[in-house]
Amino acid sequence: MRSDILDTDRALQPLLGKLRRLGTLPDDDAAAIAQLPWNRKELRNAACIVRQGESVRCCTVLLRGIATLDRMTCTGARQILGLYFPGDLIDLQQAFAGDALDTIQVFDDAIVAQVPVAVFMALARDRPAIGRLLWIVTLVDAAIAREWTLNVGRRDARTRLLHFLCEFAVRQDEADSSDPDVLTLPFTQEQLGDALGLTSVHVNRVLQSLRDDHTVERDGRTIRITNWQRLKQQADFNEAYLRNTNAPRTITASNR
Amino acid sequence: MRSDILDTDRALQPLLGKLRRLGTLPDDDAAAIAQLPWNRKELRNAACIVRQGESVRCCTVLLRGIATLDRMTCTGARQILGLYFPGDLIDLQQAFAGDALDTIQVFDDAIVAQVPVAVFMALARDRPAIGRLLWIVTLVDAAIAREWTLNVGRRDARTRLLHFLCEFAVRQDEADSSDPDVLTLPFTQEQLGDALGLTSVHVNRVLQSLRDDHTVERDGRTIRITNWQRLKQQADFNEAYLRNTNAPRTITASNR
DNA sequence: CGGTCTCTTGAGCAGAGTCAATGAACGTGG
DNA sequence: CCACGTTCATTGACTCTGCTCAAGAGACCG
Repeated sequence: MRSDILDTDRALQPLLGKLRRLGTLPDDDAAAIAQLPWNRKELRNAACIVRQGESVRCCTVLLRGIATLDRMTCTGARQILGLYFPGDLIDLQQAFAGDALDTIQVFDDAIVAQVPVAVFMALARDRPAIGRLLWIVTLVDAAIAREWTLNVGRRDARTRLLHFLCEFAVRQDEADSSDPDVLTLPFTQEQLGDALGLTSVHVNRVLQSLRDDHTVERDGRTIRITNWQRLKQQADFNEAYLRNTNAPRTITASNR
Repeated sequence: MRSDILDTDRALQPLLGKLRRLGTLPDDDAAAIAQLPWNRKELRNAACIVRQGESVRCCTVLLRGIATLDRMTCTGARQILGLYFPGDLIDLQQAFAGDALDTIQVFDDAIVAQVPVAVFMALARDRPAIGRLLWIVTLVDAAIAREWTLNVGRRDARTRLLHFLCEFAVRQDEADSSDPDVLTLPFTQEQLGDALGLTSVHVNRVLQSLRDDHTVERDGRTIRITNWQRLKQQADFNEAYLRNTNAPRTITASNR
């Protein structure tokens, strides 16, 4: 993806791609989405898109970069509750509710498109195919959140981390099909801990044991997956929860 | 609620009530829901509504009883991922996907209404207000799942259990407004553990310490809340995530 | 060159798990 | 009505995964 297309009609392509992976999107509906009025917004240096408690008047599509959704306990512990990639709608819940329950924050730099809530909702209302796909998006979001609960609730630290890497790999690959076996994680070890319900110290130790195991090759925040099948098995990972199984399947790499 | 109304036109009232709590439901749309063709199904003795891997052809509305959604890890550990009360649509995800990712199971005895998926989807498509409300239902489901992730990931066993009790109390009360301060939990301590990512032994110990504390009064599976405000505070519980904040608020009890 | 952030490592601790045994409650068939 | 099996709750003793606290080492940046 080159920078120049981000200002053209094709800027919302990542969203269209995502919707098409989840179901059938008629051409006229796709065109209607592409013609939505939107504001480009560049975010730098881990800026917040939405802060807990703020009111929200726009629906945000992530065009480039990665974002997280998180919430805190009263004791100040932070838990990352979701991960967003280009093409993802990152604040549907907040947009509907009007007030944000959670904070949404990008990593490093990111680019988003913001569409007024009312315009977006009118589109979903007037075009049943779009309404249906957005509903499916939300159903998949919920399925992902449940898988995270399972991950945090019942898997040990090692499996939990591997499972997270698998989800990251699959979603990263869907959003941006470069080399699917090389992951550049934007997370610090503390942030990984916040996503996994672990401390940064323990994340560090688990990462080291993974390197010692040769389960993954790691160099700083870059991780190379050497054996995807074995990784999936060790991670107890089944990507079914990331998909709408009724949607047409797109096969990316034959070894996956 | 008496048994005899379960066979009449008013049987789907719990669903209508739930939708009205989340937004505006025009009368003609409500009538269309009430006129949906549905099959009554009685479930006995912890029967499964949907089993992991099965295909699903009906949308299920829980009319009476309580249901859980759970998934298992490859090591056989079980995690309860969701809780359903009368009025809840309990298998939207499964219905869309066609194949069930999870198992949905009732406690003891329950009664459900089953609507063919195609009929249900047509209703959502043809009536934007209903489509919108169902979307909101799903958004709230996702928000609940995220709160569970936070609960399991970052709260200690005591707070986690209290938080679960709070959610149970509020949702139970919404679905069936009897005495909001008395909860009859249908769960064994093992099932509570499965919902909280704990072992039954530890749940037992935490429950005992709560009784010793006088945080709650407990007699078998019946729990009496003596001080809701204090409980909420200790549980780090804020019910905002259970609601669509744009919807009209219904106040139940003044002390809540 | 000092400051900040992140990663790394060690030592000790504790919350929660495991294993195992006992009791209480309940249903069922004889 | 009793004997038996089953399911749940309870308790103790012991273990261990993952946390806390603390300090040092790189890396980067102004």
